[in-house]
Amino acid sequence: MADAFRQKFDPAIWQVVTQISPGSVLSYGQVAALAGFPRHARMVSKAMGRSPEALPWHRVVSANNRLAFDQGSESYIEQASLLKQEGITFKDGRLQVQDQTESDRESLDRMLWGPLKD
DNA sequence: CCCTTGACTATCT
DNA sequence: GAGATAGCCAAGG
Repeated sequence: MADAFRQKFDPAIWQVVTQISPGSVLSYGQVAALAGFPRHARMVSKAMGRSPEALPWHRVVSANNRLAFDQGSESYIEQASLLKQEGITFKDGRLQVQDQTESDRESLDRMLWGPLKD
Protein backbone atom coordinates (compact mmCIF):
# COMPACT_ATOMS: atom_id res chain seq x y z
CA MET A 1 0.00 0.00 0.00
CA ALA A 2 0.90 3.63 -0.29
CA ASP A 3 0.71 4.16 3.45
CA ALA A 4 3.49 1.74 4.23
CA PHE A 5 5.73 4.75 4.56
CA ARG A 6 3.26 6.84 6.52
CA GLN A 7 2.71 4.11 9.02
CA LYS A 8 6.25 4.53 10.22
CA PHE A 9 6.79 8.15 9.34
CA ASP A 10 3.70 9.81 10.80
CA PRO A 11 3.96 8.50 14.38
CA ALA A 12 7.65 9.34 14.44
CA ILE A 13 6.91 12.90 13.39
CA TRP A 14 4.07 13.37 15.85
CA GLN A 15 6.29 12.08 18.61
CA VAL A 16 8.94 14.69 17.92
CA VAL A 17 6.55 17.60 17.42
CA THR A 18 4.81 16.81 20.67
CA GLN A 19 8.14 17.10 22.46
CA ILE A 20 8.92 20.64 21.34
CA SER A 21 8.78 22.74 24.47
CA PRO A 22 6.60 25.88 24.55
CA GLY A 23 8.34 29.02 23.46
CA SER A 24 10.82 27.19 21.24
CA VAL A 25 10.70 25.98 17.68
CA LEU A 26 12.24 23.44 15.33
CA SER A 27 12.53 23.54 11.56
CA TYR A 28 10.80 21.02 9.33
CA GLY A 29 14.15 19.53 8.52
CA GLN A 30 15.12 19.17 12.17
CA VAL A 31 11.85 17.48 13.02
CA ALA A 32 12.29 15.04 10.17
CA ALA A 33 15.88 14.31 11.11
CA LEU A 34 15.09 13.84 14.80
CA ALA A 35 12.29 11.48 13.82
CA GLY A 36 14.85 9.45 11.93
CA PHE A 37 13.99 10.60 8.40
CA PRO A 38 16.63 12.99 7.08
CA ARG A 39 15.73 14.91 3.92
CA HIS A 40 12.01 14.48 4.51
CA ALA A 41 11.29 18.05 5.55
CA ARG A 42 8.57 18.32 2.94
CA MET A 43 6.73 15.36 4.36
CA VAL A 44 6.53 16.80 7.86
CA SER A 45 3.67 19.16 7.17
CA LYS A 46 1.60 16.39 5.65
CA ALA A 47 2.25 14.08 8.56
CA MET A 48 1.13 16.76 11.01
CA GLY A 49 -2.02 17.29 9.06
CA ARG A 50 -2.81 13.62 9.40
CA SER A 51 -2.41 13.58 13.17
CA PRO A 52 -5.51 12.38 15.01
CA GLU A 53 -4.39 14.38 18.04
CA ALA A 54 -3.91 18.12 18.33
CA LEU A 55 -0.25 18.91 17.88
CA PRO A 56 1.74 22.08 18.67
CA TRP A 57 2.20 22.42 14.90
CA HIS A 58 2.88 26.13 15.27
CA ARG A 59 6.25 25.31 16.83
CA VAL A 60 7.47 23.99 13.49
CA VAL A 61 8.85 26.72 11.24
CA SER A 62 11.09 27.10 8.21
CA ALA A 63 14.86 26.77 8.51
CA ASN A 64 15.30 30.49 7.83
CA ASN A 65 13.39 31.40 10.99
CA ARG A 66 10.32 32.44 9.04
CA LEU A 67 6.89 30.88 8.93
CA ALA A 68 6.27 28.58 5.99
CA PHE A 69 3.03 30.38 5.08
CA ASP A 70 2.67 33.57 3.11
CA GLN A 71 2.45 36.62 5.31
CA GLY A 72 -1.14 37.76 5.60
CA SER A 73 -2.61 34.32 4.97
CA GLU A 74 -5.03 32.85 7.48
CA SER A 75 -2.58 30.19 8.56
CA TYR A 76 0.26 32.65 8.92
CA ILE A 77 -1.78 34.85 11.19
CA GLU A 78 -2.93 31.93 13.27
CA GLN A 79 0.54 30.48 13.70
CA ALA A 80 2.05 33.85 14.49
CA SER A 81 -0.68 34.40 17.05
CA LEU A 82 -0.05 31.08 18.77
CA LEU A 83 3.68 31.70 18.86
CA LYS A 84 3.24 35.16 20.31
CA GLN A 85 1.15 33.61 23.03
CA GLU A 86 4.23 31.60 23.94
CA GLY A 87 6.38 34.67 24.15
CA ILE A 88 7.92 34.50 20.70
CA THR A 89 8.16 37.84 18.93
CA PHE A 90 8.58 38.79 15.30
CA LYS A 91 10.99 41.22 13.73
CA ASP A 92 9.63 42.19 10.34
CA GLY A 93 8.36 38.75 9.53
CA ARG A 94 11.49 37.22 11.02
CA LEU A 95 11.10 34.90 13.98
CA GLN A 96 12.99 36.30 16.97
CA VAL A 97 13.96 33.18 18.88
CA GLN A 98 17.09 33.03 20.95
CA ASP A 99 19.03 29.86 20.40
CA GLN A 100 16.56 28.02 22.50
CA THR A 101 16.32 25.74 19.54
CA GLU A 102 19.71 24.32 20.36
CA SER A 103 19.05 23.39 23.97
CA ASP A 104 15.74 22.01 22.82
CA ARG A 105 17.41 19.80 20.26
CA GLU A 106 19.82 18.48 22.83
CA SER A 107 17.15 17.52 25.30
CA LEU A 108 15.30 15.78 22.50
CA ASP A 109 18.41 13.84 21.62
CA ARG A 110 18.72 12.57 25.17
CA MET A 111 15.05 11.83 25.45
CA LEU A 112 14.87 9.85 22.25
CA TRP A 113 18.27 8.27 22.10
CA GLY A 114 19.48 8.41 25.66
CA PRO A 115 22.54 10.23 27.07
CA LEU A 116 25.40 10.40 24.68
CA LYS A 117 28.90 9.49 25.76
CA ASP A 118 31.77 11.80 25.00
C1' DC B 1 5.48 5.49 -16.20
C1' DC B 2 5.82 10.55 -16.62
C1' DC B 3 4.68 14.93 -14.63
C1' DT B 4 3.32 18.04 -11.12
C1' DT B 5 2.91 19.51 -6.27
C1' DG B 6 4.28 20.97 -1.91
C1' DA B 7 3.37 24.12 5.63
C1' DC B 8 11.38 22.35 2.57
C1' DT B 9 16.61 23.60 2.15
C1' DA B 10 21.14 24.88 0.72
C1' DT B 11 23.72 27.53 -2.39
C1' DC B 12 24.80 31.04 -5.78
C1' DT B 13 23.97 35.60 -8.04
C1' DG C 1 18.33 40.66 1.34
C1' DA C 2 15.73 39.20 -2.70
C1' DG C 3 15.60 35.84 -6.77
C1' DA C 4 16.78 31.99 -9.23
C1' DT C 5 18.31 27.23 -9.26
C1' DA C 6 18.82 22.88 -8.04
C1' DG C 7 18.30 19.00 -4.88
C1' DC C 8 15.03 16.52 -2.18
C1' DC C 9 11.02 12.74 -1.94
C1' DA C 10 6.31 10.92 -1.19
C1' DA C 11 1.66 11.45 -3.33
C1' DG C 12 -1.68 11.97 -6.61
C1' DG C 13 -3.30 12.54 -11.56
